[in-house]
Amino acid sequence: MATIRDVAKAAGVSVATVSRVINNNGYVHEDTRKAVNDAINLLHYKPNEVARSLFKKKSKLIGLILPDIANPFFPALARGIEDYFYQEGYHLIIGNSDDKQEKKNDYLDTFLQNNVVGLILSTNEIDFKKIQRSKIPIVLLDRIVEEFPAVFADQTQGGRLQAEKILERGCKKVTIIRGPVTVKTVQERFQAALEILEQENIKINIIDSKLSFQDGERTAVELFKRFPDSDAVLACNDTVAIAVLNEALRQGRCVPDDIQIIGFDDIYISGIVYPGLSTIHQPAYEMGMKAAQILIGQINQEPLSQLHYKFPVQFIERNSTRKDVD
Amino acid sequence: MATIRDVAKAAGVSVATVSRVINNNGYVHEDTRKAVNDAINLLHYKPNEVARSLFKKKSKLIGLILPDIANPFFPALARGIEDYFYQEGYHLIIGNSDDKQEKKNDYLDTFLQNNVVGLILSTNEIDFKKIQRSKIPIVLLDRIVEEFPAVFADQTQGGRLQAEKILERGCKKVTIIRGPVTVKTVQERFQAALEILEQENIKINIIDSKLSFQDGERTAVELFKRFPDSDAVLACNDTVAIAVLNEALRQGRCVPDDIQIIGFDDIYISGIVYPGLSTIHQPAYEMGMKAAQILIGQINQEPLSQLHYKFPVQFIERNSTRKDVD
DNA sequence: ATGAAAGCGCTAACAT
DNA sequence: ATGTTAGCGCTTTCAT
Repeated sequence: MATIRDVAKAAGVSVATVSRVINNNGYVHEDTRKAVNDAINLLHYKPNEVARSLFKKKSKLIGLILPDIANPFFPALARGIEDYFYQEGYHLIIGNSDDKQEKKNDYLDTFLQNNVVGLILSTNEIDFKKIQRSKIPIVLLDRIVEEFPAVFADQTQGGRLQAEKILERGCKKVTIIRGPVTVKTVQERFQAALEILEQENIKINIIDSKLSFQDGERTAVELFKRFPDSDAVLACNDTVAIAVLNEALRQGRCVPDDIQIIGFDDIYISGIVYPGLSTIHQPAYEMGMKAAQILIGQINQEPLSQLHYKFPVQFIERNSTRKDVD
Repeated sequence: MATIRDVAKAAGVSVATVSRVINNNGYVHEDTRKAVNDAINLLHYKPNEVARSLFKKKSKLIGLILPDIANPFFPALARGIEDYFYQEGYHLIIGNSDDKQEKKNDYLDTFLQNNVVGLILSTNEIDFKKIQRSKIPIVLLDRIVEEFPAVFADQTQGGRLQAEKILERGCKKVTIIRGPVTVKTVQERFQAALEILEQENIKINIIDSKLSFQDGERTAVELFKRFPDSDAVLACNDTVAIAVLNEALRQGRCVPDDIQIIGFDDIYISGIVYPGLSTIHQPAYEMGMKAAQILIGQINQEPLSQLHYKFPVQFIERNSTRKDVD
């Protein structure tokens, strides 16, 4: 790889001049600029980002921690982030935390050791003190911690929509699947749905589940055993909703005629399963983009017009609810 | 952030000694080692990886280029790669190419500029000359180019399995969906399936599709219009297979009684849709792990026992084919 | 408008 | 067994 010295030599100037040209600052005569650019092209010179980073103590790298990229909600987020950064010349180092404290800390250390210039975290209970000490800008994504910039979808609105739409469709025996209490967003949507349902004179059952499809299957079986007369299910997310959908079909129940189901997230799969899953759409790709955008703003020391960006959610009606209501 | 000099000062030794301790090479007295380690702990010292990288011209970073992380086949690969690297102390910079030449080249440049120590590529037609010039180890994943190490699944076996299983189940009018000619793996599975089918006295139709769900939907509609009497469909991948599955159901066809469908990939979704999709399992997670493992071997200059690692595939029977055959 | 030189934090000779 | 020092490739004062 050619270095700045090679270019300087080839162009017959000093390294300082080359640096001025590639960074486009300081005075440099048009003729020398041309000579330098010619040398750069001739040698296929690309500045060594590591040397830059060492000197400036800032790289073009961003650290991203997700719970699990293989979990279908996250790829869309990651893609949004990556697309924005690509266009801004930043790049992503990615880590899967599996919600393990040790992995989160490991990644945090690695990121800091590599001079990342910003952090996007889609994971809970990280060592915020270390982050604050490091002064590195951070944006939380799909998570909320009061004092940090965050991008998330309107969980309360989402939970309400689940409840309202299911009430509009005449359900009287609604089972809500409550996700893990440790995930704040998931609890918010649950609380909001519950609150709406409790205002009506209907039967409400509650059952717990983790967010995975596997646990969703277990939950689904238990659900139909404990609450066989449910005429509606509000699920904590789409993977669990789809597990319930399948179990219902397996038991010979008709969806949506016997039982209606509403999920949450609107992951890619939800539009693909048959019957299509009615759900609450979270604009994951856009949220990822926004998080990246805010982070860049922070990096560039631009003032933050608001700390928390709440994205609207939307009810997407497919075929697990009864369209023919009104 | 504390530097090696801070540690040296705190421990009352030179930076060289600290370097010896943290890199665990050269002679260092037990007592001084202890003093250094105490200082390290006291100051929460972590070596600056950028400075290391600049000196050694090797980082702990690996570049990964995928077509699109949001495409359901790739997260499992990425997860396998990441898990292996995490355990080895390497980290991933990730890029989505969208099969665009410009993006691939951009990422390649970025990776080289950041001293990545290895490359995993799951994308075609990259600038191999530049890679060879850079001397950076590379492993291709789910792609094959003769002269490079590669990890992939046995496409021929997969295509044959599709064909054999569909024949065993008594199908006489088989439509094969052929994926993009540009993707070699996809062509191989197609050719292999076709070859088997042609040995039998059955009706074979061929239709083209891209690999996305959206194009799968288009293809599905066309398929039932052009070849309404198909009693089986062999799809180029699972997303397309699921699109066909849905369209069949939508048209009131019974799966698997009227029409049987076999996909390819065994993505997460395929076990979740209803009816479950019978498909050819590619061990994506394991392939990702293997690619990472081979790359580390290359980085460590270990001899490569074979250039190409072909993973066996497996027929996963769910409910889009007729189990009750034998 | 351009160059010389220091230094970012680290490692690896080389010296002792 | 430990210290001194040059230098990785770059940017940025400070001179001129």
